[in-house]
Amino acid sequence: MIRLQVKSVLDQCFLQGVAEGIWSDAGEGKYTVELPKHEGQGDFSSNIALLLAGIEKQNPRQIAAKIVEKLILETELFDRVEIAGPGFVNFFVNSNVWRGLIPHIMAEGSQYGRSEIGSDRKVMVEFVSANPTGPLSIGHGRQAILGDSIARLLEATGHNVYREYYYNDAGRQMRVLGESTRARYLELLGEKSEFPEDGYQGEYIVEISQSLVDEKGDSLKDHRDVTVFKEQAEKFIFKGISSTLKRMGIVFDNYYNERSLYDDGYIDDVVSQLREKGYVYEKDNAVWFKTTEFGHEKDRVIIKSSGEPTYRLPDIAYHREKFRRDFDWLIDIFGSDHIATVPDVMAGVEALGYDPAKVTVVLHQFVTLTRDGKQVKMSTRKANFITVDELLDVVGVDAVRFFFMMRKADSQMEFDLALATRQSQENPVYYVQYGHARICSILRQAAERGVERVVVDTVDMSLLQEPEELNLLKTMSTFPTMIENAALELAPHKMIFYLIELASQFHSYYNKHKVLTDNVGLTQARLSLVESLRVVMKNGLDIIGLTAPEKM
RNA sequence: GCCCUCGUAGCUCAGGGGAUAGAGCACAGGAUUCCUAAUCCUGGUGCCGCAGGUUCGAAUCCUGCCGGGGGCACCA
Repeated sequence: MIRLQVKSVLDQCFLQGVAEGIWSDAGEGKYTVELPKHEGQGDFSSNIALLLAGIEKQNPRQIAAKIVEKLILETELFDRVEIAGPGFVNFFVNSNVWRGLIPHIMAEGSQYGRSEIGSDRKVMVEFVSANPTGPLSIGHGRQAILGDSIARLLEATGHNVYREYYYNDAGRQMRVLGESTRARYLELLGEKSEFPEDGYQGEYIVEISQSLVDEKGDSLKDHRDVTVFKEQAEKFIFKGISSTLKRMGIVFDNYYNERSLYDDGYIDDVVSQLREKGYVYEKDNAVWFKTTEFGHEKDRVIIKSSGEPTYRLPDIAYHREKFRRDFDWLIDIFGSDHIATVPDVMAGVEALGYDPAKVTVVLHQFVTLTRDGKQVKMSTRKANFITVDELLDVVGVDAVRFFFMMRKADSQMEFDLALATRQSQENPVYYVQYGHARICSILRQAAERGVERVVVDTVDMSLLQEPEELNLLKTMSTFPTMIENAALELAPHKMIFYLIELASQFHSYYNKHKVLTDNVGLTQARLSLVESLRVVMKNGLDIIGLTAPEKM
C-alpha cells in the first residue's frame, strides 16, 4: 500500500514532465516501482529514467536528475531519493510512514489484506471432478488443494466464487466397477466368480461388496444386471470422496452430473447449434466437428458411428452450461493429462458464440509416486496409489494443505509416503504457525505480568528504531498486494512463500530483541508491532484455509 | 513425428525483463539464569540444461537442440 503512494507521487511527476514537454507520454504505464533486492538501494526503486531514456534517446541519469528535482518537494513521504547505477531512482521512505502501518492494520483487523478488486464478479472454479471409481489419490489431493486455495484467494479479493465438481457415472469405467463389485460379492458368498480382467483391484471394492452382503444377504446372487452393484459402489465411493474433501476443509457448491446433460437435451442442443452454424458434417457414419476452422490440425469426431458421443461433446455442452449460468470467469483446474481436450473445448465454446477468453485453464503437473526409491505408475484400477485419507491420517490437514500449496502448479512433484511421514514434523507449516503461537504467548505473558495496554493511537511508535522492526513493517505492508497477485495469477504458493518469509523475520527479531522490557513506552510500541504482525499472520493463514494456533 | 510443460546450489524448490540469483533441507560449529529451542546465529556452493537471437540490460522474452513428464483415437 505504501508502494502505491510512492507510485502515485511518481506518476504525478511523470505527467508534470509530459505537460512541460520534457518527455512524451509514450512511457505511460510502462515504468515500475519495485522493491530492490539489495540493501542500500532504497525501500523502493523505479526504472522510469531507464525507460524514458530509451524512448527519448537521452542519457538516463540526466532524466533521473530531472525526476528527482520534481520529487524532492515530497518531503513527508521520503527521507531522500537517490540516483544509482545506470539510472535507477531509489526512494528512501521516512520511517514514520512505516510505523503508521501499525494503527492502520489494527483498525482493519481481519479485513487487512482482503480487498474488493473482484467487484463481486461471479467466478466458477471447477476442480477435482474425479469419477466415482475409487477413493481420492494423492494426485487428486493436489488438485483439490490447489483449486480450493485458488477459490479462497479469489474470495479474499472480493470475487463471488462457486466451486463445482463435474463427474460422470455412466460409461464403461462404471460398468467395470459394477462388475468388479459383483465378482467380490460372489467371492464373499463363496460362489464361483470371474474377476474382470481390467477390474478394480482395490480393497475398498471388497468393503462395498460386504455392505451388500450385510444388507441383502445372498439375494443378488443370480443378478445378471450389474446396476445394483454399480449403484452401491457409486454411493459408497462418493460418500468417501466427500468425506475426504470435508476433512481437507473443502466443500463444493455443486456436483454436476454429466448425465444430466443428456437428460436435459443439452447434448442434442449443442449438436444442432453447431450444425446450424455450419461447424459440423457427416463422414463415415460419424459426426465431425470442424476444429480446423479454429486453427487445429484435423477435425474431430463428436458422435461416433455407433451413435454415442465422444467425450468432447459433453465437455463442450458442459462449458456451454457454465456460460449460460452467467459466470464472468470460468476457471478449470486440470491435470496435465487433460491438455489435449482443452483446445477442443475452447473451439466448441467459440463456435457456440461464447468468449473463450473468459475461461482460464490451470494445468498442474502430476504427482509422481515413489516407493523404495523406485517410481510407481499410479492407477486407481490397480490400487497401487496412496489415498488422500492415508496422507491425512499420518500427516494432518494443515501439513497436507501446506505441502500441496508449496509448489506452483506447473512443477512436478515427487511423493514418497515414508518421506512425507518423516518430514511432516519439519513441514514449514509449523514454522509459520509457531510464529503466530509465539506472538500469542507474548501477549499472554504481557497480561500475566500486568502490563497495561493503552490505545494504539497513543503509543509512541517512534521508539521502534531497530532495523528488524522496520523490515517487518515493510514486509507487512506488501501483504495486500501480494494477495492480489496470488489471487489474479491463481498462484497460492505466493502466499506460502510470503508467510514463511514473514515468520522468518519474526523469529529472528524475537531472538534478538525482547518485546517485554523495563521501558514502558518501548514495551507498548513493541506490543503494538507484534499484535499487528499477529493480525497479518492470522489473516494469511485464514485465507488459505490453515489454522492459526494460539499455543503449540 | 507433432503439440504442451518443466530443466536454477548435493536434494526439494522460489525468483519469470533490471543493479551483487535466493530459501529450506543436508553438512559443520555455536546460542537458553531473561517473552515457547517446533527458535536463532555463523560457515559455501552455482557455465540459472546447451547454442544462437532481441534489448541500454536476459535465469527471465524469441528460435533451435538436448533431457524429464504429459498428450496426440469413432477411450474418458
